[in-house]
Amino acid sequence: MDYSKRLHDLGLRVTRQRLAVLHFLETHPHSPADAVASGVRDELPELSMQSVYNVLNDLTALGMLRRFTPPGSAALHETRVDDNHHHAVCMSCGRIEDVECAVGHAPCLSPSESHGMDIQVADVVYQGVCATCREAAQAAEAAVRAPARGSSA
Amino acid sequence: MDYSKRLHDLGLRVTRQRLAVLHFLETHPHSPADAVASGVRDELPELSMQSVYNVLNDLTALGMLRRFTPPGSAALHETRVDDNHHHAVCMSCGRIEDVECAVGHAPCLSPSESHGMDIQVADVVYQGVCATCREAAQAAEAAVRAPARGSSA
DNA sequence: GTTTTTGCAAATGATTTGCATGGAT
DNA sequence: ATCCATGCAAATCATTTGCAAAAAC
Repeated sequence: MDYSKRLHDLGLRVTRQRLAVLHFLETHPHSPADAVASGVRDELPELSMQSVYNVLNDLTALGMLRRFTPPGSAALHETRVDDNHHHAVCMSCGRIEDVECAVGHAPCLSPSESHGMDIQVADVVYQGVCATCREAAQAAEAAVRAPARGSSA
Repeated sequence: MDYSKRLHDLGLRVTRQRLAVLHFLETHPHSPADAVASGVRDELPELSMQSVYNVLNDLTALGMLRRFTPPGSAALHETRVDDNHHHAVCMSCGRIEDVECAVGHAPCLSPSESHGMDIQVADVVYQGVCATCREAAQAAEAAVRAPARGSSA
């Protein structure tokens, strides 16, 4: 919450841009850089794209932000930095939901065979179809299959 | 193995380029597009970058290839398309290993809380440090801590 | 006052798009 | 012979880099 203090503690200067990016991401998790830019510009119109990248990169490197990249998408950012959550992306509408870690404590951090690697982070992106899209698809399919009564040509 | 047949069965024409890309990826899994291009050009010098992208995109879309994107990397491709394997990326040297699915059958396909999403695919990238890099780091650290005997300035 | 961070401009890298030729069926 | 796939060129998108001005310590 007290981002100023945390920035300070990390040895970073407390700038409007950094605070604005952090506050924006708090209310808009899973945002790509350009969305962060346009969002933050509501209150900081002069904000440059490059500063957005600077801030996102610096804060991600220091662990104040987490970044993940769904297939085919630009990198997304969020303020939740706790390890045990991942993401579910709707393949139809692109909606993204946080997913608490799969099974038990930290299952995805414990691959069965790690080839001697010391696993530190697991980046997990689930892809599927969200309820909204699934219902829409079912409705569409039903309309095709039974166009007899009610449904029109 | 019989890529010609599988291409045919999928309704795709059997071209040198497609076969060459498939064969290359069989022996060079986890390859980005540019590596595929230069690799395949050994036998097919006229191959264009765009054809590589075409082939990779088409075959990925039809399920003959799988694509995944480690953080900060270009998209990588492989011929293993079975669901239950993921990837471990060394944060130090970039080495990539296949990892059989984490716990039990298909754990990462069963998030505890899926927000109503119908999960179909889990893209899991483990990040860590491979044995080689870890040993190198330990050796380097040891050399720093005990530079007394043998080790030089 | 000094150093970091910002903002601007240009560059880079990965990937996509549009269209004419060449190759597969 | 037909239609799909390739190859070429140019375009786009996300992101990085270099440097002078502005802001934070």
